[in-house]
Order: sequence, then C-alpha cells, then structure tokens
Amino acid sequence: MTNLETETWLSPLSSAKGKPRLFQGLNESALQDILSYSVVKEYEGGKMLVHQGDNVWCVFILLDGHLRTFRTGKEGDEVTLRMLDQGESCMAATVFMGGNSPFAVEVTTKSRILEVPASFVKNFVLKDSQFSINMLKTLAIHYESAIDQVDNISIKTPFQRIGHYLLQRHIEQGSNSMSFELGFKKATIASHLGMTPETFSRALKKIQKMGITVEGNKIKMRDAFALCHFCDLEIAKNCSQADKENCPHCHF
Amino acid sequence: MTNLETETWLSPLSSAKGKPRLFQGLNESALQDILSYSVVKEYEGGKMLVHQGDNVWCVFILLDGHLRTFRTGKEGDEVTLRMLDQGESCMAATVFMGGNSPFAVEVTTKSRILEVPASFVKNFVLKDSQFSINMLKTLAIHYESAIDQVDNISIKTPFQRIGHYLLQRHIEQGSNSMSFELGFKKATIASHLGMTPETFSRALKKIQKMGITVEGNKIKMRDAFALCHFCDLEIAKNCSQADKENCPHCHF
DNA sequence: AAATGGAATTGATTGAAATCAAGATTCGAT
DNA sequence: ATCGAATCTTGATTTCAATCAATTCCATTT
Repeated sequence: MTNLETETWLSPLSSAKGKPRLFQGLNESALQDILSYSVVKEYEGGKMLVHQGDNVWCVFILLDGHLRTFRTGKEGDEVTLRMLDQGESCMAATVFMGGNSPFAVEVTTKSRILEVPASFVKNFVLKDSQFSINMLKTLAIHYESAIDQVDNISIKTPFQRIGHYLLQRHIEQGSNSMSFELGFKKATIASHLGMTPETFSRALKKIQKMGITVEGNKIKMRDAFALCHFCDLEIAKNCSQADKENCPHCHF
Repeated sequence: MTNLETETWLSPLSSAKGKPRLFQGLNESALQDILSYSVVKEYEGGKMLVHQGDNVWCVFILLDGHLRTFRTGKEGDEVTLRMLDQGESCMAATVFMGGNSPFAVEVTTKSRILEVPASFVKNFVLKDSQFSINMLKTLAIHYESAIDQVDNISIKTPFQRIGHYLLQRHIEQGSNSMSFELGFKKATIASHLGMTPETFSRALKKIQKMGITVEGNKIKMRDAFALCHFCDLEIAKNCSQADKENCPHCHF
C-alpha cells in the first residue's frame, strides 16, 4: 500500500482536524505497520457495531461518520455514553481489560471505520512507545469525560447541563463562528445528559432567553459570550478567550 | 534501601491482596527504581491531598488507609467519584493529561501514601513496558468504573443502586463470608451513588426485606444468593459462583 | 456515667423531572 | 407535491427523591 493510496483512502489520518489521536506523532513506518494489519469497513446508519457484553476483537477508529456508545439497563432504559466524531476511537479500554464490552456501539450515520485487531494493538503498545503514550492519553481523556458526565448528571440542573454541553460544542468547533451544529439527534444528546427528550426540549427553550437561537440542528449565538455563563475550569482550559480582558466571565 | 526494608515499610507492595496494580509483574529492579524516586507520607483523616483544579506533581498510591475523590459544583454540591482502598492509586490520568486535576482528593482515614513524581512516571512508561501495561489497565479500570457510575445514576433506582453496590462490595471482599463491611461513611457512599443520605438510609431499610441485615457498618446476608437479584454482566465476571448450577440467577 | 457532637434515621412536605398523551414539524421516499 | 414515519414540541398529571425538620444513635471525651 503506497503512501498516496493511504492518503486517499484514509483522509482523516492525515487531515489536521480529524486526525485520530491514536496516530498522532507516529512515524510513517509505524502507521503503515498498523494499517497493514487493519481493515477499513463501511456501515450504514442504524447498524450495531458491538452489542453490550460482546467479546470485541478490535479497536474501532472512526474515519468518517458518527458513532454512539451506550449502555442498556435491565428494563431497557439506556444512557448514551459517548458520541463520536471523525477521528475518535472506541473499545481501547475494553481491549486492555480483555473482557466483554460494557457498552454497545451503534452507527448513527453512515460511517467508514478502521478496525485494528486487539491482538495487534496489545503487541504494538509494547513496541512503539509513542503509540503507548497515545493510548494512555486516549484512555485518560475518556476517563475524564466520563467524570464530566457523572458531574453533569448528578450536580447540574437540566438547564445547566444543556448550557454546558452547548458551550463545549461551540468551543470544540472553533469558537470563532457565531453558530454551530448540534451534530447528533436531540434524543441522543438528551440521553447523554441524563434526561428525557421532553425535558431536553423544554430546557432548550428556556435557554433561548439568553441570546441563543435554535433552528433545528443549528445553534446561533447573539454574541460570543452568550454561553459564558456555563463555563467552568474544564472548559476554560480549551477556550481561546479564557483569561482575556474581553471575556466577562473568566474570573477563575 | 534494602529489600527487607522495602518489605517492612511498604507492606502492601508485597502482600497479595492489596498489592498496587501499578506494580504488578514488575521486576525487582524496576520496583526499586520507582521507590528510589518516590516518597512515603502519612496523612491524618480529613486532610485534602488535592484540591479541584490543582496542578498535580505526582501519582498517589495508597499503601494504607482510605481516600475519596470527589467533584464540587458551583453551588457547593459534590459527587463522590471513587472511594479508594489499600493498593489503589489516583491521579494517573491527570498526569497524562498534563493539566489540572478535575477533582479533589481527600484522606478519609489516616493513610500512608506513596507519592511518585509525575515526571518520573511519564519517563518510566517509556522505559518499562510492563509498567506501561499496568498504567493502561489502571486507566481502563477507572474508565469502566466511571461508566458504571453513569449507568447507576441514570438508569437505576436508588434501591437498585444500593443493591448493586452491596453485591460489588461482597464479591470484592471474597464472597465466601456471609458478611462484609461497608468500608466508608454512609454519606460518602450515598454521594457516590448519586443520592442523599436520607434516601440511602430509606433504601437500605427496604433492602433488609430481602434477607440482608444492616448493623452499623456491617452487612450480613441470610444466604449467599441474597444479593443475586442485583447481579449483572459486569459483576458476574468477577463472581466465583457465576455459571455454577447452584446460582439461581446466573442465566445470562 | 454523663456530656458532647457527628452521623444516621425517620417523618412530613415540596418540587422538579418523568410520564402520559396529543399535536406539530421535519424529512425521506414515492 | 403528497404521503408516511420518525422526531420533536407542548401540555397535563403523577411520582419519586430532595428538602426541611426533628429525633435517635453512636463514638469520644471528660
């Protein structure tokens, strides 16, 4: 497989924005090594990639599309754990635990996915220390965002949760534009935030009084600081406006 | 520092039960290497080891005592994230993220703690692949238990959460004895399970109708299966009775 | 043994989000 | 454009856990 082909087939592997964290800083030969053991597959929206309790044989890296990981309770209720965008990966933790997946993975929109065999991954972390660092960082990020989710669900009101979520999305998407996409179905986000779609809808309505306009999947902000009310230390870390004079709320 | 001294000062490092996961499978020289860069400190209960947002300079490994990690919201409400027993560690993820701690760490009972400098840890994962594996497993476990917490809080009733928690404790503590310790203050557990102490107390009362006796901090079970009702795939993994004929509920 | 203070329990009340139940809106397919 | 299905919104009601408030229990100390 030549370099050119790699670039073509696996565009996110080289693009700045969606480049998988797992591949950052790897030298070309390491990357080729990984790719030679992996396969790229396409899935339609709705397909279940992994069922809760499945034994997983690979790590999934999302080249294109959207995935959702979620957990189902005995009575069929479910929580959305993560909503994955291009470049993100899942099943890394499960592969290291060597057991069954504690959650399910669903393709929400048509996706192209790189599947790296678990056995290869386990060997490769021993050989390539950059890859091992990437793995550690990936798991650390997942862990921290799970903590965030616990925090959100247990000590924030639905209103605050949505504000916090919107602010996060806004900053992730470059924070310069005055508008951004919700990216996922509202019911999915609601489930991620630990509330029903009805509650989500109502809280979203309430938030419009703060200078936010919601049109379907598009969120428009009156000004750059409309969501600052929901900021916290975690978010401020990634905010380009933090500590600037013109940010009215960054007084941590 | 001789071997004998190590054994004496750092008993959990060699004991089977509480041996830190981070040190499992390390050869003696690696262990000595780590220890020579680390310090052991003693703290009284109540001491705050880390405040939310602090910059951390080390990984903590609990040799003796109990710790609690928790997160505080803007209005002062808090969630307990983890309750650490002997041999467990914290701050590993934060060290790899290289930022500020997203949660606080409190000493709940007098503790002896091994403090391993962050800079050393970051270097050592590059040198010792067994250590790097241990680190990955540790993070994976933390991640999975955070997922468990999300699951608990958002799709289980308080009653189910407590049952699940008790069963977990029971199995952790060797599941042969018909009784086990709660281990932490009830209010702390309540906070970990996302409920108030009042709700915790009421649900605990309700659970006694299932053949569980609660006396202060001690839980006694009428029979080995009293808590099986709360079992799930995650727990069954670690249950020595799983898949056995005599377990009335293991029909996964 | 009495006294103190923190922790846990118990009861009464409130409130916020889930649930139940219709509509409205969007989107895709024909 | 028209139909149908899925998604989302809105309103009315219920329910479960939080809150408020008062004891009781327990561990320490004196």
